[in-house]
Amino acid sequence: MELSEGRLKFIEAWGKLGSEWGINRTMAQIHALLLISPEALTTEEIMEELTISRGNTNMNLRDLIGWGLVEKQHKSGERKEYFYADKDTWNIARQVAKERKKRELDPIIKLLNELSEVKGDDKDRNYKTFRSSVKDINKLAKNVNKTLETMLKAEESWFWSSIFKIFK
Amino acid sequence: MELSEGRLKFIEAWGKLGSEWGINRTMAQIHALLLISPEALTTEEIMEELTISRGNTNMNLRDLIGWGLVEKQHKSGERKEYFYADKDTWNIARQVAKERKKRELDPIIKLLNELSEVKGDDKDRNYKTFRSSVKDINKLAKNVNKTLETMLKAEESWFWSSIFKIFK
DNA sequence: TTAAACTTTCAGTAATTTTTGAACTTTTGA
DNA sequence: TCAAAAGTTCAAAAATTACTGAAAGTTTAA
Repeated sequence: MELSEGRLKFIEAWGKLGSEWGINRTMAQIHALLLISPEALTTEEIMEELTISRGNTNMNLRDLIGWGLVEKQHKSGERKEYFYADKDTWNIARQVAKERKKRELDPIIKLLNELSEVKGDDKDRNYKTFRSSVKDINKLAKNVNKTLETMLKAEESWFWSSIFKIFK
Repeated sequence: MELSEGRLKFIEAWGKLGSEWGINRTMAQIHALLLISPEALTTEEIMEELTISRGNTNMNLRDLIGWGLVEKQHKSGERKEYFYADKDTWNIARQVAKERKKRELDPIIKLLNELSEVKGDDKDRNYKTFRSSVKDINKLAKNVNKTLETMLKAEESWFWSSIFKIFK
C-alpha cells in the first residue's frame, strides 16, 4: 500500500471509530490528520486536505483543543495559527478518559446518589428492584471513578505506574 | 423523590449515557426500563411505558438480544413473548465489552496491521510520522485487546478474578 | 383450514446532528 | 487610522439517523 492511500484509510478509520464512540466524525478526522502530520498545520491546510469548510474546521479545532488533544502554535513573524497534535498514545488515552469522566461519569454518579434516596414501600417489588439496580450501578460507577482517578495521577502510584509500563 | 419520578430520571439518564457512547437512545431506555422491572415485560408494556411504536420496540429489543443484554421468556399457556434483562452489572459490562471488542477493536487491529505494511521513503518526514503513529496505536490496541481477552475469561485467572472482586 | 393473536418488516416521515458560507470580529502592519 | 488577513459565529441547508404505522408474516388452537 502507498503512503497516500494509507493516510486516507487511517483518517477514515479514525473518523469511523470516533463516531461509534459518540465523537463527531470530522473532529476525529482532523485529529487523525494531525496525528500523522510531522508539522503543525494551518486551518487552510486542514480544510483542503479533508475538503471541509472553514467554519467546520474552526469549530472542530476548538473542540479538539477543549479536549486537550490539540494545541495552537504560533510561528514568529506569522499571523497564522498552526495546530499540532500530541502523538503520545498514552497521553491521548489519558486525556480522553479525563474528559469523559468529567463530562459523563461525574454527572451520572451525582444522579445515582440522588436516586439512592428515593423513598418507597419495601414490599413493593418495583421499589425493591429499582433500589437494587441503582445501588449496584452506583457501586460500579464509583469503582470505575476511583480507578480512573488513580490512573489519571498514575505517576504517584508505584502499582499503577508499573501496570502502565506494560502498555507503553 | 418518589419512585415514579426516580424511574423516569433513571430511564432518561441511561438513554442519554447510551447516546453519548454511540448507542441508540431508545435502545438504552428500553434496557433501563427492563433493569428496574422485577418481572419480564411484554412489547405492549414497553411501548406504553416509553410511548414508542411497536416497530421501534421490536427492533430495539432484537438489538438488545443481539448484544446479549436481554432475553426472551415464554410463560406457559401464553402466546406473548416476555423480555427480561440480566441485572448483574458485571455481566452487563462484560457483554458490552465483548460486543464492542468484536465489532470495533478487532476490525481496527486488522486495519492497523495492514497500515504497518505501507511502504515509503525513510527520509520522508510524513512517512516517518505515519509509521510511528500507526505503530504506537497498534501497540496500544493490541494491549487493550489482550487485556480484554483476559478479562473476558477472568474465571481462569486468579489475578484478574481477585482484581474483579474489588469491583463487585 | 381458519382465524385470532402476536411478531416482523420497511417505505416514508420525522427528528437530530452536522456542515456550510457569508457576515461579523479581531489582529497586525503600513 | 485604515485595510488586509486571519479567526469566529450562527442561521439555514444538508446529511444522517431514528421512528412510525400499516401491511405482511408466523404461530397456535380449535
